[in-house]
Amino acid sequence: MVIRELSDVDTDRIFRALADATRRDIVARVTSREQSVSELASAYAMSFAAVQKHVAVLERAMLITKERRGRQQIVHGDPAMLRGAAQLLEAYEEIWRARSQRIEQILTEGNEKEEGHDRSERR
Amino acid sequence: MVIRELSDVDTDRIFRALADATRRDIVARVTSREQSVSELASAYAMSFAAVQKHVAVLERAMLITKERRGRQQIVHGDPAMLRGAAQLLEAYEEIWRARSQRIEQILTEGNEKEEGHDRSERR
DNA sequence: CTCTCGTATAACCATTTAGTTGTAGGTTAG
DNA sequence: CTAACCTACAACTAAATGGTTATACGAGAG
Repeated sequence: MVIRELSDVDTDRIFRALADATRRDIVARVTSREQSVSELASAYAMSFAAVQKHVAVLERAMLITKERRGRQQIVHGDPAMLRGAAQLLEAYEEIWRARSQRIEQILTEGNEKEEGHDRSERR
Repeated sequence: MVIRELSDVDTDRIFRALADATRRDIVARVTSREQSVSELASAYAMSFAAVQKHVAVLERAMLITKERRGRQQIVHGDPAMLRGAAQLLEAYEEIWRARSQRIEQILTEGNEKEEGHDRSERR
């Protein structure tokens, strides 16, 4: 559905677009209720142009779409693409999980090496 | 487990770390089989230092861990964190999906701004 | 001990990003 | 028509990114 093959470049764009709290917030907002660019802009402590750029980044990553309505541009989220992004990560996770099992198997046959170190760094 | 609250900064780091094909490949590789940094470096057409930096970015995003073994540093993926990242996107997608439904509901009850743009369900 | 290997880090460079202000164009309101 | 509004875009700046080469340092090998 809509997402078939995602190129590396597309994937880069999607992840990069999501790597900004303002943009994630924009996506959340417009998925909640479609809003014009200026409505969005008024919600953030930055210039209109900055918000407009963020919207452009999201649009380029295909995470939102714009629709011209009168003199304003209405922004709404693209659920299909969002789902696609989620699936993309799920797919990664699954591949990695499968490989982890193989590792485990290899370890249990040729082992002397302990695996369970606790990782929980945080700042 | 392991992933409870992910701050905005953490989320930024995770998405940004994944927004690079080389880094995604590194994560895939080390989840497949743990490898030293120099082993990894030999797999890419770039300098050792560049690869080492990519590894550092992934480590900072908590997507991989390093373990010193003799004079080499063994890199392996952190399945829990990867799963956490996947869940993060799933969570977004779910929120957005729920909100889409609300929109739909609102539209069907309080509408008068209906000008026939095709908003809504068909994903 | 000395040499080499694996890693880390520093200094540098080019490109991109995230923000700014300013300007221009199109659309609606009066 | 004119004024106000919404959007887009250009030009600029500061900071971050992704790469380079060179250097330093710890740990094993001989």
